[in-house]
Amino acid sequence: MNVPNTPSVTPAEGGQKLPAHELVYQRLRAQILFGELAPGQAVTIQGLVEALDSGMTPVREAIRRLISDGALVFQGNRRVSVPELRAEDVDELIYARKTMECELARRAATRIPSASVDALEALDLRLDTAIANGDVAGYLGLNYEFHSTLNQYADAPILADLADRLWLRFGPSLRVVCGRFGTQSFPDRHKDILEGLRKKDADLVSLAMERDVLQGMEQVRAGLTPIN
Amino acid sequence: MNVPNTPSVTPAEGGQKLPAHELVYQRLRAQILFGELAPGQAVTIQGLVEALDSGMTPVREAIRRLISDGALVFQGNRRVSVPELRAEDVDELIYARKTMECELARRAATRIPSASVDALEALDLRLDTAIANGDVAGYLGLNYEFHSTLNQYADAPILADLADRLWLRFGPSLRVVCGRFGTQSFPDRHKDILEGLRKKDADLVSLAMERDVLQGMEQVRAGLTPIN
DNA sequence: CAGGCGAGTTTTTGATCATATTCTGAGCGA
DNA sequence: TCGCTCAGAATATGATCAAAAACTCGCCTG
Repeated sequence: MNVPNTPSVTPAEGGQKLPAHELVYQRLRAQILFGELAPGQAVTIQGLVEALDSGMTPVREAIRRLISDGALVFQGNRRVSVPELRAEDVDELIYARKTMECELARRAATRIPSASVDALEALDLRLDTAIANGDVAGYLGLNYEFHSTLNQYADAPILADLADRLWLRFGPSLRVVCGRFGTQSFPDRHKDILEGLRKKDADLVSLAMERDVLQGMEQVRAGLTPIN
Repeated sequence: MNVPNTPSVTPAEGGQKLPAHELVYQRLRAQILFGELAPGQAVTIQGLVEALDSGMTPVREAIRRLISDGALVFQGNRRVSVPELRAEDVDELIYARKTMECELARRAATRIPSASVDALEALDLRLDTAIANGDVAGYLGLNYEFHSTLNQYADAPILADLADRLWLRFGPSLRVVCGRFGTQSFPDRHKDILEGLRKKDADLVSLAMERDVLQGMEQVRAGLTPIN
């Protein structure tokens, strides 16, 4: 079994190499990111144990990580739930996303190979299709993938990882908006980003990213639960 | 926690309602932040169970959170250890800290009340004392407190929290530097920051912060294990 | 007499622990 | 040097205890 001194790259085997808590984390993360959980919804350990057919310990650890990410909130009591954003939270998120993602995009502009810009553009075309079809899940997934991929090309993994995790905080709320108003109302701001990347114009990319962030978060704000 | 048969060994629990995993997390976090753990040092669950006199589950959860924070690293096997920074990690951290902390400082410049600047200055005086006395633990704690407090005044808790957690990644390495070269070599850059805060000059504060970050991280870089 | 309020009880859920199982790495012998 | 075995540590399960929410039911009030 043990091949000596062979730093073999495991060829992407989808087996159970991952520990259970990692699997639970990734599944829960995807559910939150793509809006399968509603804002305000209670998240119980035992409910997840049954839903994911896992043990209690892996679920606990996954929940702790997600709380640390801000993807779930600890309700003071022992209750955990999906966050319900308020107006000031959206302001916060706009500020944080602008600070990090604009800087990352600026940096990516000078580093991304043109072939990768092509790949991003292909991704964006699929995104357009999803929007045209009203495919909410596809829209959410591709939109995240577009930004996440772009962040990777900044060649700054620490900051890119932090920026990625920010998306967990508004995934559920964004899904609510899409479900309520559909995807038609999203003009695609990614074209400007792609143009800036091609020109290797960092300022242009940063500006386009700022507008994209603002537009996305204003959508979230528009879908906030009207405070009673 | 153990009410029955609790000998006098029990550490003064003054109305502590925090759950065990939270306590373990905070203790571990402090140990990492202030360099009580050495870079590269192995962190075992059972070791912490004995050291902190806690159960296994709380220790597991605390370790998971710290891994998520980047304060500990998962070695691919089941091993966990304190990170050993490499040159490129320091570059990463410089970039991430500059992006976040400069922006936070800029924002704090327009929002911090002057009374709070006084408090920060008092803090900085204690910091000078610690440096003069070669008090490494005091230096690390007060330096962190200075920056963390300043970040709070940006009134942007999400970004400030992310910036704070970045410090966990270089706490152990910074401690090594201090232990090796002492604290004498740290000219205090905080005075410029304080001056900018008084003038409410965001550009000045941002520039001073950038220099402070650079200086601190160059210290870390200088103390990297000379593997090469 | 109907409706609401609240104390006490039930039940759900979280926190912790003890334990079984699995995996890793090292030591040992051929 | 290679393969096997073993000790030890991590992973994961289920049980147990405690706490909080939900529910019940009787009482009080309008």
